Amino acid sequence: MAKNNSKENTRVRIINSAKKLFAEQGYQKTTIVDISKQAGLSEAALYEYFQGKEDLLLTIPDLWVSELLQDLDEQLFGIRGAVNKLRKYLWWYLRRVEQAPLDAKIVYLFLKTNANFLETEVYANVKKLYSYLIDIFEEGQNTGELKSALNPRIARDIFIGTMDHIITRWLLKDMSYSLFDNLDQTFDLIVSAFIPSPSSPADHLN
Amino acid sequence: MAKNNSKENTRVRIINSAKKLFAEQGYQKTTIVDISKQAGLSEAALYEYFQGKEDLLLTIPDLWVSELLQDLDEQLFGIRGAVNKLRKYLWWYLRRVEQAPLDAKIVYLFLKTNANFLETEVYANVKKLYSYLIDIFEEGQNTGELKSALNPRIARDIFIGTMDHIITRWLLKDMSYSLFDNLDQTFDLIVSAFIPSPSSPADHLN
DNA sequence: GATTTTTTCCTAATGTTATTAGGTTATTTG
DNA sequence: CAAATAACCTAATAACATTAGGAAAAAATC
Repeated sequence: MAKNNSKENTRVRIINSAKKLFAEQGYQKTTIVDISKQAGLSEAALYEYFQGKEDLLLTIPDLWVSELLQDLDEQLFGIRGAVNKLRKYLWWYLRRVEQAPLDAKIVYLFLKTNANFLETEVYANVKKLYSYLIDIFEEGQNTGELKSALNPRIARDIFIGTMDHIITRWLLKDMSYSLFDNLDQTFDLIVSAFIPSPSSPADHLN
Repeated sequence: MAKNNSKENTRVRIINSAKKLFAEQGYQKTTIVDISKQAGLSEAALYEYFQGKEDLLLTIPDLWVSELLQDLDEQLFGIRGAVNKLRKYLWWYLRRVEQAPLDAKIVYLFLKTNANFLETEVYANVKKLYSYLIDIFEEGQNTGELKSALNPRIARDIFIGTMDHIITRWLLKDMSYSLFDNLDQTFDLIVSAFIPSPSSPADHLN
């Protein structure tokens, strides 16, 4: 246990050092020497823990994203109605991004450009995170809360697209303002596309 | 003129070689040797034309994006109505992406991760491209075609966010399907958030 | 048309950085 | 305590980007 712990500690120390440096200076400009110095060991020692720089990059957000996935169930538990769930989803996700901007920066700015991203565990988990929305949309259709003609995949594209856009801009602008500015307005506008129009309240009976 | 031409030719040859290789293998995995070999000259000669690898990356989409900006005016000329303009904007942009996937890949996947992106000419032009939408939304509000309470910036975020999401996925999936699948449905759904709801047709009189 | 100047390009360094070899110190296990 | 293993280190090696210094080709000047 003690052995395992110290090995795990070093691993975590390396990950945190790399995370900080990648997010601060970018992937390319960060060297292995930088990372190992920050973590307090030699370059060679680092290679005992990771196969190389790229492996390090791909490993960093692993933990974060799988935590997110686990948390999502909890967060939506007990919330009634598709619109309320969508709202919770958006606020919850943005708060998680706000709380872990380094992880978010790596996922959004560096990972997507990597040729191996699609084969990553992270990618698989992000997809699961997104597919949750499909379930919410289908639920909303069944209860009549959302348009019966809504295509869930398209609705998801709009929801995720807008969300990712907001996050990416925030990260590029160095998190210099609040992610939650105007979020109410944005959410209401998106949702207005999903709910049945007032003139046809019997939409779900069609 | 002949002198200028041959120099310009070499420059273009280098750009095209780099574009192809960056898009194929990624920025990091492409070496200067690769590029210069493909372009048919020595590494050192390449440095007569570009300051280095990063300069090359930042220069590549310059021409493409400024062409886009010029073309946009032409394309929207004579189209009546905000919704029709939005529609034309979306179809036009996606076609341009489809026609120049290498440029698009570099802008969407590699440029954003670059620390100097925000200081780029490309970034300035992309912003102009996006700000066009603001004008369209305001026009639509003035004519009553769009909701009077619409926040143009938020509408833009939704429009661009969805569009970029569609494009990014297409690029990551190696352009293996048509960008225009389901586009009608997607467009109609987005627009349904922007137009006044049928029950309050006098929206613009408020 | 020969000479000078400029342009374009090349071979051969140089310097930075990722990665590996081979061995030392510390820790655990019997 | 001795043997085995883990954790780490210094010192190569190798891949690349970039630069030095100059040759060949083209253009300009006389």
